[in-house]
Amino acid sequence: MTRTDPEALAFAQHDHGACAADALDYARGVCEQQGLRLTPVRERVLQLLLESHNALGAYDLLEKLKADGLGSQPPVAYRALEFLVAHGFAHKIERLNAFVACSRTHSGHSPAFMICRQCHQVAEAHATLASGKLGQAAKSIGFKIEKTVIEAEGLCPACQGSGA
Amino acid sequence: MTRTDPEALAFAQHDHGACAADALDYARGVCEQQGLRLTPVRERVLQLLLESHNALGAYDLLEKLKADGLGSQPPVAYRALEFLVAHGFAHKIERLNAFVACSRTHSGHSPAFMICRQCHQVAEAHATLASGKLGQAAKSIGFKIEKTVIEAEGLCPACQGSGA
DNA sequence: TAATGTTATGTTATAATATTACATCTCCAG
DNA sequence: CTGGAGATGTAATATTATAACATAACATTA
Repeated sequence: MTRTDPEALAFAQHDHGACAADALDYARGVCEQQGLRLTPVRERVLQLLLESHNALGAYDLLEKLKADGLGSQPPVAYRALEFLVAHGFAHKIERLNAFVACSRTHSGHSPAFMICRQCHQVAEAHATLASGKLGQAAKSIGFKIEKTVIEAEGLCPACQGSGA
Repeated sequence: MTRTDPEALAFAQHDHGACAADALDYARGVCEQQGLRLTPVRERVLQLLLESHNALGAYDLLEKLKADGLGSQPPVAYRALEFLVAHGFAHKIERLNAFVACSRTHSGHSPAFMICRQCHQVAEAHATLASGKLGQAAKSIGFKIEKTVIEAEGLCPACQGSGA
């Protein structure tokens, strides 16, 4: 149940099948430890997210759930996503109204994302809770940060080469 | 056409009518200089955004435009917003799917926002293009950042007091 | 095991956000 | 005054998300 935790895995070469399988095992372990129920719908949604380095929309997921004989109505997907996000197994990419599996091994982080506008892959990095200047500004005016959304849009290394 | 540019104006006491009027004058000046057409719809949308320290959704704006005898269909609002965002007079808050007037005086900045989950006011701060760690991570893997979304959600000073 | 409470799922309906497509109008350059 | 570009008006529709309620699965304990 240990996992490596490199920066920006999505944009690097790796054995993706193994990476997804490991992550799923890891999630199962965490759920067992914490008494969380990784039900079939939830597990399948996580698996689908893990299989993709692209962010997936709720309706993309829903189609695949339907194909599996699981629920076919929006709340099914949204509820599974809510669970996964609440417990840190997935994140919502606000810019895209879509979701990615979390690629971290420790909880309590504040994630940051790099979104390639060309190939639509999304890589997760770590940010300090209140990244530099924003943290300062918040502190100086007395704003209490509870959650941060930090997303960078641009071109990944591969897409910069291929005539973007 | 000069404007002050304090941090997080929204959460501070100020003469809001004057602040909005100044900002509108400023925008008019910029448009004239740059040959941009601040048409009635666009100007009215900017004015509406400036009058509110809350983010406004496209349909909120649309209702008000309708009341003014301007267009009443979604594209009217979205087009005005597109113009305002493209030219830096407004920003979209991705977390809220809503829009705020820009409170800056110089272009080319990368804005950051503090969103109060209680009173829903939104304050704009400045961030360095690639705030700290994210910039580092991007650089190290060769991701080219074109745009950043940096939004912090939490409690503003006033709402921390009032039994949040 | 039956009764009960809680959590998760299924399903219908609808709300909220956003875009496409096309017709019309306005303004300015020529 | 006319042609073209940009802006607006409008209808239709796509996409994203939630509310509300019925049913099913699971856990506890009487």
